[in-house]
Amino acid sequence: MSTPRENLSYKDIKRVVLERIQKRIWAPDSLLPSETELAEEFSSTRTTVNRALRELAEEGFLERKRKAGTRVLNAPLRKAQFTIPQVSDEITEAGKTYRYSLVNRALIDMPSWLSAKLATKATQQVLYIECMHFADNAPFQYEVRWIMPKSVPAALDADFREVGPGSWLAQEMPFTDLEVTFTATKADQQIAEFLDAREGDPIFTTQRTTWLRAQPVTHARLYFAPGYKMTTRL
Amino acid sequence: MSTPRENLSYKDIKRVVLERIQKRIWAPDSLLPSETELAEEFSSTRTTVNRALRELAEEGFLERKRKAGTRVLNAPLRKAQFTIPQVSDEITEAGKTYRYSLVNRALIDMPSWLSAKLATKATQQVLYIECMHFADNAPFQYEVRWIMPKSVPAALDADFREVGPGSWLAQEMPFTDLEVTFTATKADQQIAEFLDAREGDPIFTTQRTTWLRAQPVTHARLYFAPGYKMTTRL
DNA sequence: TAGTGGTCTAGACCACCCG
DNA sequence: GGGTGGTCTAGACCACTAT
Repeated sequence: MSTPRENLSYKDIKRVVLERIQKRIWAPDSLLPSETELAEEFSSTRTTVNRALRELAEEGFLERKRKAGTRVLNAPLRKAQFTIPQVSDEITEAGKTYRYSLVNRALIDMPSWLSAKLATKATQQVLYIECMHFADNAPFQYEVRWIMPKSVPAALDADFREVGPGSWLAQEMPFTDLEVTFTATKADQQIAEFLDAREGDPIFTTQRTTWLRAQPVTHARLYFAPGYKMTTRL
Repeated sequence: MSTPRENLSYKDIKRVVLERIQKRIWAPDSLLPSETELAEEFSSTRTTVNRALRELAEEGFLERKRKAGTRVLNAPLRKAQFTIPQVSDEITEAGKTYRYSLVNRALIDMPSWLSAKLATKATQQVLYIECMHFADNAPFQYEVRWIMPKSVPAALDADFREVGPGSWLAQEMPFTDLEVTFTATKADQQIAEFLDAREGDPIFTTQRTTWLRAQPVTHARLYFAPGYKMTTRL
């Protein structure tokens, strides 16, 4: 005999459904009752049940198809969500003092690898920037960035001596698409010097490319000091 | 004069609102009209507008507070979502052939670093597993894993000769909490041999720990062959 | 073609919280 | 206190797709 309470919210329903999945009452690959049936069981409405199931599907527990119904995923495609932070925020939130320093700023011909990567003509110049981010005066991140003046003409007037290109762009330039890549790279002599590391040290590296409606805006390579960890919990 | 179409879906509304944010029609930190007003403008209902704004808030563009209203975030906290894949899926979806191989399986005393990490008593034994994942017969990932028999007694009866512990656990063992960490590490001699790499090569490394309601289930270290990239686009 | 989820409407009550 | 978003209800039509 179940004890059906009244006035279940969509959150309550999510919790109950998740429990049944985890207790294998609804086993992997099995089919859940239809929204209409569940609405009846919970003495709720289909709208409410729909929201609960929709969110559980977004979170990777369920697969939903019209006509086929709602199925428990066998190997839950758990999804980890990272907020893409500003370096300065990341450092400040760790309780450390943030300091920024510009290393290099130049207008250069677009490297061919970059025009290939961005699928643009190489016959233009790009704004090239190198800078450092420190946490409590220790090197935290070495940033190398290319900005497309065609997309961001205002960048040509910014000197980036006080404000990092990351925060500047976040304030000034909206973007619609973002690609992020994480790799492990080897510190070359230059990177090692900037990060107080030894040549050959493994360096956690992030690459970010952003577009504004198919038009490339910027490409950045972020080299983190040895020991950096990116963590997420869910 | 605007051209208000009829029958806008919540997706249409999301698109329009996002455009206005990106075109600075609604500038950072500014307040949007209330749901009721927007519903009127789009000749829609508050329910539909609510869903559009709610999702934009989840995606990090807006901040919503009762009474205070809906505000455009100045530095959009873009969120990247990674699906945590099964190695086998990752390889198969890249169009390559997956092969699994068990390297080592033993019942050992729990290392003290592990009991510290998991906040458990060290006076128990753990199942220790090493294995390899190949893509087209090339080393793809070297996996080292510790499984808590207290949480997963059935693991003691599995030999893991045919099925990897990752897929086995996904099938057999639900979990409620997951912590993922990404780092760059240096290949030691053992790792280098398993991954066909050279000693000292930078290795992209993932650590995963899972719990079932505060009870630790498993801890895994995944070492990827040199050149591995983790990419996400949004 | 029939059944399922996807979505919209119109209305309502409520919790929160700024002024 | 009053306005805002958060959520629920009851009903409807529609899109997709398995069979």
